[in-house]
Amino acid sequence: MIDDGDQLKLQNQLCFPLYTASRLVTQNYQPLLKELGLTYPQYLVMLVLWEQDQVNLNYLSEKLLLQSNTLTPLIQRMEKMGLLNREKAQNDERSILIGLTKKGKELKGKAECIPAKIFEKMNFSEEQATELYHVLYQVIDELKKQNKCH
Amino acid sequence: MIDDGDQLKLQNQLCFPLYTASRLVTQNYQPLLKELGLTYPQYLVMLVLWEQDQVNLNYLSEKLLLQSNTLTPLIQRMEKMGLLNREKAQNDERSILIGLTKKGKELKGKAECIPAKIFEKMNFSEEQATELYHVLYQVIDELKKQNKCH
DNA sequence: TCATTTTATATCGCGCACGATATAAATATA
DNA sequence: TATATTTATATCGTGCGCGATATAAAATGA
Repeated sequence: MIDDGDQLKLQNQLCFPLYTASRLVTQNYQPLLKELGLTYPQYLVMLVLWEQDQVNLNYLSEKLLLQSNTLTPLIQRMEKMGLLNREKAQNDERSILIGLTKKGKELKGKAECIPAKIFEKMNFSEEQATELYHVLYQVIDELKKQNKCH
Repeated sequence: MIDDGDQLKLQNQLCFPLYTASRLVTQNYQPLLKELGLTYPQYLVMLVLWEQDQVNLNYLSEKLLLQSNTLTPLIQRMEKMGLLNREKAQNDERSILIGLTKKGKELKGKAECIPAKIFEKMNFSEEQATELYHVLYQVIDELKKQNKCH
């Protein structure tokens, strides 16, 4: 980080490159995700469900750090697309169980190639990726803590 | 980055922590920006204008890597808030010159304390911040290149 | 000079994010 | 067991982001 005395300069902000890198990376997923018919947040939901099927909304919420006001409409769209089903849990009528359809499960095959392609685009060494990964999770863990207490 | 064989696991994605860290950091700006009556993207626009007043939309677009379909409505809202003025450039009637109002200039004083407060919240060492900063700009520069050639 | 292309900005539509609030089911408490 | 509280999800409104497209002014060129 460059510090030339003026903390309010754009180039002295850490938040700006974080925000911009996130947007640009998402943009780079676009052509690949278009082939699957998914948006980027929908892709994240699929990643969770491919890993663990039949989970409730709260599970998705904790994994992705997104709330029901974001997830509910998102999941409803994906249900309309035929990728997943939503049904009330038997033991708790408040809880919504989300499960992949055949179509949703089959989409995983098409997605297998995506991570490698993205990594190639980023033009990163393994070390740089690992470094970025750990620093980002440090930020996330720190800020999650802060959101909790208070 | 953890590699346990399944590239499609959420924990093996670099994109997810990037997306999440960006959202969480933005959320941490919220209470501070609320006092200024600004959203986070509006704050970024103000950072640019506090640094260089009287610029056209294209200048903002290049600095923030946002396009007119995002910036135009954003700037129009800020004009309604009385923070800036928009007028056609004399030498080029297509170009929109954006300049801070008195109110917009005065807001800088209130914002001076924000970067330090955020940095404190993040609980980062100078080295970690610098490291993250440079890696993020590396991502940005790489992906900017890719968007250009094609 | 007049048609063509390029450039700068704007408009439209849709899908997030998220603060605020609502609803209904489950749990805790008096 | 009736009431209060908590929990899980949903709804509403607003402001981004961004793909696609439109518009008008400027630059190019035949």
